Amino acid sequence: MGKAPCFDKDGVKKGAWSPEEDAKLIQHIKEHGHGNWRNLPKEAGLLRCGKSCRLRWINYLRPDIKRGPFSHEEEATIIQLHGLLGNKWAVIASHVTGRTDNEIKNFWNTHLKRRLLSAGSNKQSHQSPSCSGTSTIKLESPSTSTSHMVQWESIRVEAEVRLSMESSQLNSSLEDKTDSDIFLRLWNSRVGKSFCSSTAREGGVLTNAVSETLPTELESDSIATLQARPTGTSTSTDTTTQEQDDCYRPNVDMVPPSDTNSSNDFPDSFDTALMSLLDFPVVK
DNA sequence: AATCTGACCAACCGCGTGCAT
DNA sequence: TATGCACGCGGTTGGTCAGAT
Repeated sequence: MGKAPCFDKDGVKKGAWSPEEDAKLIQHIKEHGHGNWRNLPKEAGLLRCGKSCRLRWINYLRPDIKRGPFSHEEEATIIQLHGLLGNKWAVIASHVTGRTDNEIKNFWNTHLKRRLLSAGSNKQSHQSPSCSGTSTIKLESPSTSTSHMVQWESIRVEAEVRLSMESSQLNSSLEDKTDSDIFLRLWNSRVGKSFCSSTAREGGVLTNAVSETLPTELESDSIATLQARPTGTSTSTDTTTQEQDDCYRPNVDMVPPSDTNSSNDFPDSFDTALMSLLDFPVVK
């Protein structure tokens, strides 16, 4: 698959990579590291531009790349993070072990986005969505889901604005955090509060939406991690220091999702909001 | 069997950012 | 401060494949 090989006017090869080229690149990086990408093709004996080499390595040849279909946990993580971060594929990829930004972007565009859209249109035509074997996403009424999408987008924009305004204040305390963690912190702080309060002002859209749209039964352990815990009435034994906000104050340290379920340990408000957008059933 | 069509995904392109000079 | 370079990111393209007609 991929594009057929061709050469541009500078004699730089373009298009699909051959196994021989892959082997050369891997061998060179194993021995010397990638160093300067621009110089690498010459040093490795490749008729490629450095950019192409870098992309090939990052998206395909890197030894820690995980191939194969996305797991439901990975899907859930991507949906969650995309809802929070938007098209920040690199940041999302950093929380999905072994997946590249390109792969996640493709997966989103070809699978998840379409699934979301089709799920919405299914609802619009009053078809009862069925979960016959494959993972599907149900939304509440299109108008409600659209409303939530707008809310999500506005919150994300707000987060970005606040980030720029507050970055100097946060720098000292967040020096060791990644960009995505900063987003999460913002989300979990004023932005989260703002979101919660705004939804409360609007008549508890989220809470109502969740109560109206939550499945009547949990379909798996995985989805249980996505389900909204009772907002403000958490009986969880591991969240003993919840602040007295409407919004849950979580452990903000995100960890890669591969080994544990903690990737789904988003704040209650986040889970609640997410579940207002998505009922994300995971196949048993 | 031939053709059409849509899905998939590797790869390319353009732009923004950070850093060195 | 201004400039150029290298890199990374996100959007887009286009080749291949599989299913439908």
